[in-house]
Amino acid sequence: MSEPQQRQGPGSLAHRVPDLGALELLLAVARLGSLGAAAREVGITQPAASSRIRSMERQLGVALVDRSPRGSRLTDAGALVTDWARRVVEAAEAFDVGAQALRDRRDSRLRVAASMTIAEYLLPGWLLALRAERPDTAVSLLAGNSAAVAERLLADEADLGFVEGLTVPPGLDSAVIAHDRLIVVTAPAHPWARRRRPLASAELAATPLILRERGSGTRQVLDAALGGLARPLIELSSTTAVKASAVSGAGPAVLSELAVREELSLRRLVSIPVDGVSLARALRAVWPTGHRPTGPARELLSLTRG
Amino acid sequence: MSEPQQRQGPGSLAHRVPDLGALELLLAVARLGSLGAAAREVGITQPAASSRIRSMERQLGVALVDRSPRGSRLTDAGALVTDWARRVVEAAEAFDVGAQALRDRRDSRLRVAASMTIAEYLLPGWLLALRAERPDTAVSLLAGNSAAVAERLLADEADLGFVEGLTVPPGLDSAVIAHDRLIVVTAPAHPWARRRRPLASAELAATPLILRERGSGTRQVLDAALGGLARPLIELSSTTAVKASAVSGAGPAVLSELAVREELSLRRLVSIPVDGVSLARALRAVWPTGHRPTGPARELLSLTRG
DNA sequence: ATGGGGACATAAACTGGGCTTATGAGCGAG
DNA sequence: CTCGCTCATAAGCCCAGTTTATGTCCCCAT
Repeated sequence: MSEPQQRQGPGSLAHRVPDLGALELLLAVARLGSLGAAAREVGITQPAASSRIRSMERQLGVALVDRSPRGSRLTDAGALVTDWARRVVEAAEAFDVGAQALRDRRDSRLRVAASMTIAEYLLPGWLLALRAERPDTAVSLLAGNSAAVAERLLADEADLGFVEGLTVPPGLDSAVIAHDRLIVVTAPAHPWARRRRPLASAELAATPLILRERGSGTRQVLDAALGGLARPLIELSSTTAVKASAVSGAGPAVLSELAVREELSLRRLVSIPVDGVSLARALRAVWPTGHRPTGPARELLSLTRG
Repeated sequence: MSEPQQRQGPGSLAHRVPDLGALELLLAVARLGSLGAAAREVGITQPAASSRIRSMERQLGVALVDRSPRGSRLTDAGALVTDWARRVVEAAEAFDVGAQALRDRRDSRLRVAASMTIAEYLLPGWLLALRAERPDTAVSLLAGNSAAVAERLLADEADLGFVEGLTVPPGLDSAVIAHDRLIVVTAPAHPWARRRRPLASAELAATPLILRERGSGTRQVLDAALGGLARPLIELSSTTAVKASAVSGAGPAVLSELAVREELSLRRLVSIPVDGVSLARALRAVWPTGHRPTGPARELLSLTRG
């Protein structure tokens, strides 16, 4: 029942992958074409950079950099490694901006309240984009369900909110910024994965499903679409738990397409088309009626439409 | 001209983001519900895990874990942080599997040759999927252009190849596994970003563009679509350089949609619709004529269709 | 030709974060 | 009431990564 374990022991991921500092250094070398210049940029000395790159090459077993007396260029393998490294660093940047927003509860210029799904999957990207344009805006983030978001906004404890769901809480104005769809997914081995015809909605309603708990946003939408009929096989309290359960083959699950994009592209899960039910839901920015967002809030709002 | 630099000094990403080992530990705590159990899983002692989580909380300024005498559960903030951490770890896994394939030139059960774009953006995901099903398959990767891929296959130095482009090299059989589209992108500030009507192909052909060098796969497709007319503003030798140049506002660029997915979703770049040119190209798996892939190669091939 | 200045490499010494072992203190179940 | 699980604390060790101080190579300008 546990995830597929790669060889453990003294060889977990952290031992096979260079640390973030080394990856950042590699990106700097790629961009600047010199170990010394890269060293200066990341704030260490040239010998430190030299040794760090060298030990990264030893660790990976691949030459990354062609040294010459007048600079360093990436090898072919180095260019590829650097591109993969860039992904890791970008994920770390998203982590960073999110964590920072979580910390700065107080004295922030922009206080955001968002539903879980949005906070998880979309907000870090938006905050990165915001930081690119307004680097000095301190942002704070509070994640909760729609009611909690509304409460914060109305108590003037947040400047801008984001919710998903069918209705807008009373007292708030809103703008639709994107659409999300719930989809039915199973492990690739599940019989449904081999169907040629879409599932009928009645069939979906009749089958026990892996679901979020009653009261969650996704469950509400599903119940509404099926007329309150969804039958739970298991009820779990986090998106992650539902995904893990579905991947391990426990049964079909219903989840936001945002949450399973990764799993779908790796074919850990497959999407099952369904006929005759509309599982779309709008993602909305919300704010207290009348108080149109201004300043940083307006800026962030404009970044989210696209 | 350099990327937007966040505050440097003693505060680069590596200082603000916990290292991979700590993130893995956090995921283990989330999954197992106990510091001690998580410690055992990642191969350290319980006090080490305790101290590591504690210092991560200090670093982030957020309580992540609720400790109790009978286990540990994530706080709300901790759940969010854990989800963001999972992204970082997944990117690191892709890095790992790619780097491993790059290293194991010799004695591999499956030797793959792939074009740069595919190796960069798609292959790590496929290799992760393959490892999930056949954990013991040693894979080696060689990245190069279509001609190099064909050469390796025909010299029996590779078992399976992946190429993008308009034609299949002679002597190879192929199967289309996906489609890719070249798209025109600019920085959001560029006048084209405000157009309401799609660009005419003649207009595209008349405008100097940021392009890959002549001979690259993407350049070939573009030249063919425009009738050999593409006018370079700058010619650069890597996708990354083209992206960086476009983001900094140097002008419009033409790139694979795979390469700019991230930039588009962060609105660092915007896509410009174009009328009357087909910039689609097929991504193909290839192998020597007659030698249908078997064993691990067949397995990998089946994972890529979808 | 010759010296200067850039690049990277090497060597030795320091530092600190993270590890282990050993122990203590809550809480629940048998 | 004691065993077994949890997590916390304390003390000591160790090594990875750092800095400072050199050395070597190559190009270019004088």
